[in-house]
Amino acid sequence: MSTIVTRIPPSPTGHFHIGTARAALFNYLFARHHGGRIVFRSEDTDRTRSKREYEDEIIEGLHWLGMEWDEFSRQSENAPRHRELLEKLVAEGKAYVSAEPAKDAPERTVEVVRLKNPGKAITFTDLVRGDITFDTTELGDFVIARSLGDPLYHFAVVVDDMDASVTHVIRGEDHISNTPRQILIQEALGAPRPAYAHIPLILDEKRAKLSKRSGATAVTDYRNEGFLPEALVNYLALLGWSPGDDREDFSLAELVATFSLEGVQKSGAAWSREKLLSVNQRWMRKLSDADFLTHLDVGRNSSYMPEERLAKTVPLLKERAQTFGEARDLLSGELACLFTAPTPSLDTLRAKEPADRPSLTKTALEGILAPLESLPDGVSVEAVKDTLMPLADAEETKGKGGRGAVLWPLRYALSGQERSPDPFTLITILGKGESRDRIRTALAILG
RNA sequence: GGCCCUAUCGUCUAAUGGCUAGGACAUCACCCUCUCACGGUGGUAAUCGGGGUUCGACUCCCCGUAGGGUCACCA
Repeated sequence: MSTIVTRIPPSPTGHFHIGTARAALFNYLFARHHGGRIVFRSEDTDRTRSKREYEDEIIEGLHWLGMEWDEFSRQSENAPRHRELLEKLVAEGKAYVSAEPAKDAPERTVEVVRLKNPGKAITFTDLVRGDITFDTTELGDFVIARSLGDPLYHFAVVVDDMDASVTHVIRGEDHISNTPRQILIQEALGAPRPAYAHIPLILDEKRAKLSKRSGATAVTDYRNEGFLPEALVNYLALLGWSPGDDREDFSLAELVATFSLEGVQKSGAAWSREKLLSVNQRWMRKLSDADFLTHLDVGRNSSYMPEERLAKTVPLLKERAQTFGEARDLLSGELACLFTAPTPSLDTLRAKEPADRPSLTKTALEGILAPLESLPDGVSVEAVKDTLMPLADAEETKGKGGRGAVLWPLRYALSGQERSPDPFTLITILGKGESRDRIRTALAILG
């Protein structure tokens, strides 16, 4: 039993697409699960469209997601080998050079290399779908190279897979119809046929193949938005694959242990940002507060000082944000009041004040001051709540306005917002001194 | 259009001849509650249609229908 070898063959002609990431992931999981080898191959035979910066982006993105490989190669570096085999096929009469009008400029004549098609039916076994049969006569003598020194994708792929001893080709469903012509080239070359597994495509909301116009399709976009690589990997794996039971929480290592081609779905899977967001939030919540802060990456931002106050807001961010981008938005929006003192308005402060007790707000806030002072610094939310909640409860027994008669002005005085975390949490994060200052500011406004 | 692939809640999926068709996301209701968020509980929601095979079909076969992919001197 020979070792399993899979490949990750991205084409550096564009950004690192999530479809590329998922195909790479399935190859990675399958090989690692079986203790096999992984070959990374940059498919850069199209010299005009391939760019080194795209290749760098793809490699970096793959590493970011946690994937590694055992062998690195570039298709372009294999050019001498391609030429050698192309010449061999021509010498053997299995391919021929044909002079014909150029596709883009018919007035000019060029020479292309065509494979002599035996014109037979090709049946191959797809590990996901079973036997698939094509009649290759309609392909004719198809072009396999622009010239003897310039092979086309189909030819280069077959040669490189053969030379790398690739045993399993796991790729998108859009390659199904390419398979018979690649098998024809293999047979002309006398190359062994690898096993094929075509995985379902990722579809957009409109159930069409995911493309640039479908929204964010580059892995880098998600990275910049503040998604965790663990979340993307987890979500991508579950898109078109299932462990067979109800488990949904998978790390890369757990996927390696569990993955099997048996669980691969046959039909296309629609991309769901909603679901990704929820998976990402789950992974964000698993982070320690320190790690969370590192990912948040606002360390040197002076508007979120002091540092320990920022650290204390992490639980709030974990509860509210689904990406680190959202977390940063929260800090500069809804939670900005934790770092910048508000300027409360008189009307809003008194909004919940019962008509028959016009000075309730003022006495309530004044009543908070003494117990607040009695608290030691750095206590838990629970301790703050235990100390201050009785004041609100006492007000509730008087029946006018309930706890809100105390808690509303308190929260508003502290945050300056009608929507905010609860006052006990605010006090815990702001600290005794800052809380007292803000309450006094509110009292001054009340006159 | 030719060829190929596919078809379970809105979405991702489980159930590989025998269950009230399960879970997750989303959604709705209720609870928690000063607001927001979190959390808790419960609900709505699916086997594309028609024929077979079988004691019995989500599951197997055929025909429709629908969706997707592919038809390059791109990869």
